[in-house]
Amino acid sequence: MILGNQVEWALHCMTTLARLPRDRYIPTKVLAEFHGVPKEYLSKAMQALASAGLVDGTLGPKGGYRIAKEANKISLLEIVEAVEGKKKTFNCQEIRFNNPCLKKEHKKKDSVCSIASAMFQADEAWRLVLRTRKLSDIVQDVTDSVPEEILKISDDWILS
Amino acid sequence: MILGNQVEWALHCMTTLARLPRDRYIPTKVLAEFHGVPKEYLSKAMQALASAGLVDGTLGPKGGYRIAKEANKISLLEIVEAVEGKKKTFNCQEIRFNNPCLKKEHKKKDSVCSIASAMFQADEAWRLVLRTRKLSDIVQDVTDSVPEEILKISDDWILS
DNA sequence: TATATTAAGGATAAAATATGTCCCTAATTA
DNA sequence: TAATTAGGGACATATTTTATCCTTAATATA
Repeated sequence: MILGNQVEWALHCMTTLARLPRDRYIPTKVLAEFHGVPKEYLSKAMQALASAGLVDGTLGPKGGYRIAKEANKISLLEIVEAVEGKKKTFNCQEIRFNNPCLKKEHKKKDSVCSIASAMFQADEAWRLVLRTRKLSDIVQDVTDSVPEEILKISDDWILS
Repeated sequence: MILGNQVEWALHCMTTLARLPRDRYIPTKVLAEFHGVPKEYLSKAMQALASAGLVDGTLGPKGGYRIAKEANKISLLEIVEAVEGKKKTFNCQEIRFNNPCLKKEHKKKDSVCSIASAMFQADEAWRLVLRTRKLSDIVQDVTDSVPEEILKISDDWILS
């Protein structure tokens, strides 16, 4: 069970956009080159972020994407779910009802079996961490840990 | 990012084996029919559980699998990892180092970027729930929630 | 001893998903 | 008018998941 690469791309692109001036649109082409990932495929992830309302895109020259909300209003979970979908990590197939000893009246689907319940708890614990962590936290971490000079030349590279 | 069905099968089979007398071996064929899953494929999951030391298998008539440890010594995480592997749910590709502004000396791989760090925290939260929950807890839940009569006829079906 | 049963595991194949590319359209800027 | 760009649809390739088949060696029992 491993997240697709698009999740990593989306998280980095969101962080990048969150660092830049809100009034500037950044084209997918630039985001792709900056992060060293295929432009066409990254474009799908950006579209997913746009349709989730996390970025907004605009057409034409000077077009591209910008952050649609403040970074402290965007959780990592929103980003992950925008790209990866909202399905739970455990897909209960209710195989307990395949028990050949059960009659129809016992196959009541109103309760969750304890195995699924435990797996859903684990899923929820994962989501809670991602829901709690905001994009602004990541931006802050980057600002604190990456040398100022590198941030500046990177921003200039993207905006030029 | 969704777990494979084998995880659900393995959890149910482990629960089943944990409920039965320790001195009896249950063949894959019986486990497969009881849970309504394909025998040959379930066999792969059972082999994974065996090689992780969670069950032990024996050959020949009266052969099959039995629990290898006490149920309170087996966590759900062990079962999940036996079948699904131990890789983390987030596979960091370090795309931050693809930044065209970076020179070689800046590409020090000794630190974890804050995005990966957050994703690993979420992964760890997921694992913690599964590590804490023991197979014996599941067995207890089943005993408490499934009517005694159904448990009895199911056990008889499996052991006969 | 002979036979049936079974785990272990290799080989293969089909199905589903992830990854990647190409191209067309409409909107927008210069 | 021309260049640029998001939005998407169609398609292609790679990888993973799911599943089946077969061989081998061990074991119980008749």
